[in-house]
Amino acid sequence: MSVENKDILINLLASLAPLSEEERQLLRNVITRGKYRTKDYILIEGDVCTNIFFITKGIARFGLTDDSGAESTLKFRAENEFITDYGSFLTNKPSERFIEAIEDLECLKLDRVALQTIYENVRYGDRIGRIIAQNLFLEANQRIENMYKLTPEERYLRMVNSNGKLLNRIPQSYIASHIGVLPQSLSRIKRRFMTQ
Amino acid sequence: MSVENKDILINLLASLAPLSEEERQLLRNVITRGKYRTKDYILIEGDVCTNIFFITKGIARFGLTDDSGAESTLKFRAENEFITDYGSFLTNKPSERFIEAIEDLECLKLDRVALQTIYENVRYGDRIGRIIAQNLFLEANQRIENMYKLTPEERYLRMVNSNGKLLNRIPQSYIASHIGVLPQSLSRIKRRFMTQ
DNA sequence: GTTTATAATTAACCTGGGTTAACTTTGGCA
DNA sequence: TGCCAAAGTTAACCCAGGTTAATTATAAAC
Repeated sequence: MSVENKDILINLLASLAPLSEEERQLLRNVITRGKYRTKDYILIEGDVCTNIFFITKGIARFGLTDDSGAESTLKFRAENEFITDYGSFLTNKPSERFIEAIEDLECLKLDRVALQTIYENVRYGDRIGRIIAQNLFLEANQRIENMYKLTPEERYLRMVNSNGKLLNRIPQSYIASHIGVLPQSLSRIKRRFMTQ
Repeated sequence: MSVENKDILINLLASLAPLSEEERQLLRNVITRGKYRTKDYILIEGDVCTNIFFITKGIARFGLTDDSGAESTLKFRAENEFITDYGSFLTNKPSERFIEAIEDLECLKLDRVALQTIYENVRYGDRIGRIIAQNLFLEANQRIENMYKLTPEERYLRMVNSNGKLLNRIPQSYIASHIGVLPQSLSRIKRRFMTQ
């Protein structure tokens, strides 16, 4: 993991609004790096989420646990994608979500101080922040759409059709918890397709 | 409805970041007003949502229709609250949501051009936009939490306990569609509480 | 390569909300 | 005041997914 990969993230930010060379250097200074192993939790429910993670290697799972202890997986994220509990990050309140490495992970990290530095010292910092917040809104919005308009069966089909390659790297039980059913029910759903 | 009530919205925006007197005047010029009657749709599915509405009087209902034609109510909004399909507004794509006036409505409106003007000409315009996007994210996030962690029964109880006064202004069938069941099922749920 | 824990599947039974349809209440208005 | 359409409730039946538990498959460990 070289220093250069910070530039992957910096270039992504620069695609949202202009960044000067000094501003890029400032970003290199506030971005930190992290390495985690499969099954590590990079965020645990009850802790405040203090980082926005940008994945450079591996897969992470973002989810929540309901009162009866059952887990739901809200999303999977892989290389060149962000993952964070942005709700907890923004409000500074304990997270009701967890983030688990389901493969060994390498990440770039922006913490709250880094973000504040960007908002105050980068000319278009607020614009970058606005666009990121907008994108996170759109993602949450899409999830709501998905929950209201699709059955578990349809969600499974969509998943198979869209993330084909990613699917092989993810255990069935997590896929089940992502489409909103128990592993037993996912087996039933799959069987329904085979026998017709 | 006097010009002065534009200042309610302007003051709200000024609470997010500093606004000069010239900037306030610019806002007065880009904010427009609208009046609608009960059962009017101020946004229809399939149309692009071109406005952010700020309600100064009345109640609106925000929802979607699934493939089978069943409506779900995602939220109710009343005086001094925003309502818009921010997803459609941001992407300029046809909305998959509707907004219905369930009482006579008076609104202030910001369209896409107005927002762009603010981002380009108001010193902290992007900051205001960032904070609004963040708040809309938090709201969507809360809804997801609610859907995963609560049963329809629990959602009903929460609604009764939190929006007590608003509840009397909203028909049962809309309340049912907000907690995610049919009116028949809401009747059953209410009965479960009475007989125990 | 055999053992052992873990993940995935299958089966039998249960339950909450959907579906359909009849009945009752409410509210607008003639 | 009475009529009628719309809203709300009740009831009988259905079904997808939950629950519990046994079985099979997979992968990790020795």
